[in-house]
Amino acid sequence: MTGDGSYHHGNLRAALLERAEAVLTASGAEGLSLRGLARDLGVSHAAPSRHFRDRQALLDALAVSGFTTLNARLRSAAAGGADGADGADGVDETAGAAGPVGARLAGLGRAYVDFAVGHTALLDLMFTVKHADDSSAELRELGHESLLIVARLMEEGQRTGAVRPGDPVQLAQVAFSTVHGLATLAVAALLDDTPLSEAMELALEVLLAGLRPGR
Amino acid sequence: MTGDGSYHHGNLRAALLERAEAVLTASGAEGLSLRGLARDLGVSHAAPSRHFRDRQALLDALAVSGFTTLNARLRSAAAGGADGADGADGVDETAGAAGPVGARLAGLGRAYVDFAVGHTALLDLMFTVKHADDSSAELRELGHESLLIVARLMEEGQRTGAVRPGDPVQLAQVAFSTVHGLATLAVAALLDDTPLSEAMELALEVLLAGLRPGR
DNA sequence: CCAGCATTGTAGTCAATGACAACATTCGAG
DNA sequence: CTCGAATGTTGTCATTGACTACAATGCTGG
Repeated sequence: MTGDGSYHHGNLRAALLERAEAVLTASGAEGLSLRGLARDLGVSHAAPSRHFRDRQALLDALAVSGFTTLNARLRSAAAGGADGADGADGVDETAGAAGPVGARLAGLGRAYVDFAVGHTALLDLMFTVKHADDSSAELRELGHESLLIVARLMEEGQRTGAVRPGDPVQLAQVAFSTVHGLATLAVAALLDDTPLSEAMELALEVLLAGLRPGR
Repeated sequence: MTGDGSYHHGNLRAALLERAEAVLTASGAEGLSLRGLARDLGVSHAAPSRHFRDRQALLDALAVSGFTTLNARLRSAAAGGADGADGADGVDETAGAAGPVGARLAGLGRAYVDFAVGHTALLDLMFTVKHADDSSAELRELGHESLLIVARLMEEGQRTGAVRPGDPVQLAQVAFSTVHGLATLAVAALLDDTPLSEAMELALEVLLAGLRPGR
């Protein structure tokens, strides 16, 4: 591994993905070129083709990778861990780990938005629909996993009486929509004066209120 | 402007935009090439550059156009009518009266989702953040207009007691997020078994319940 | 140990594209 | 009518994705 000048790079595929994510974050998907990556890594212009059939395959792989880390963070948040990405968030979580469903749902939402604003271009990739059919299936599967994490929390909320009855998956879709949409607004600079955290809190309050059982 | 009265060789700019939107719908933004458009319209490959500084400028113009028609539809829906063809609007109306606020908000949401699923690639463009700085300002302005349409309905709802107190703009952001997010899920094929209309109704119900005052 | 073969990387090439420059045509104003 | 500004055309260049042929590497079975 880490062969610097050797003929075989050793782990070109991983290196490509790593560099690609950096470029994606820095310059967006438009600015991502296979030849550019090859240059950055000091390999020939055709080397990437050994690992990614075409440019779209690389983008698909990035999206898959993005969903995987997103899901990991969501799982962590759903389990009650208040940590989003970095340890420093300054929010004092009085409730213990795995506290009330509402609080954990809120934590989930915050984790999602954290990820979204930290990886805007990647999130774009993840939800944009021009993926190859084969990887599209994988992406859908990973997306469903995200939703399932939320749905399980919904079920638990239903058991504890915090959430109205109904198909947990459908309720999860609603919750997911709210949070994802908010992230989109934030990234599009449409929140303006409203600090994202404030918008987030209001959204969560409205969402949780709407999810509560009626009367 | 007003080149519509006297065009020597044809109204290329408008033709480009029209064709571009068609291509965008059919093949996505990736498949949109200036030279391709030129070919389609039977002009030379450099002709488009007379009307759009570069490819991004064309995409920006498409996004602007998209927001404009979206806002028109939202206004129409907010006014309470499903059928378009409203006369001269623009003047602030003192008291809207076309059904209860909840129903009109629901109509607004449906109008949005209709537009979204009918123009997925365009919506992508509208909310993707790689626009030139100058048109970016225009796009943000148009986005704010969309939000304002919702916010006005929120204000009205607050007067009639259907909506909790609070900054109408922030409440509109929450509502917008929910609906936009749902459209995203639908386009990403993450709703699966759930018919979009059903997911929409549930989302609206949860949203409206969450927006109601009291607790 | 080593011979063959799959893997991985290289060099060369091609068509498509965006961008730009120089030139041509058409319109409109003075 | 003439001149200048739009508007469109031809020519050109660098970049890119994709493909092909070839070379170096490393692994595996005999």
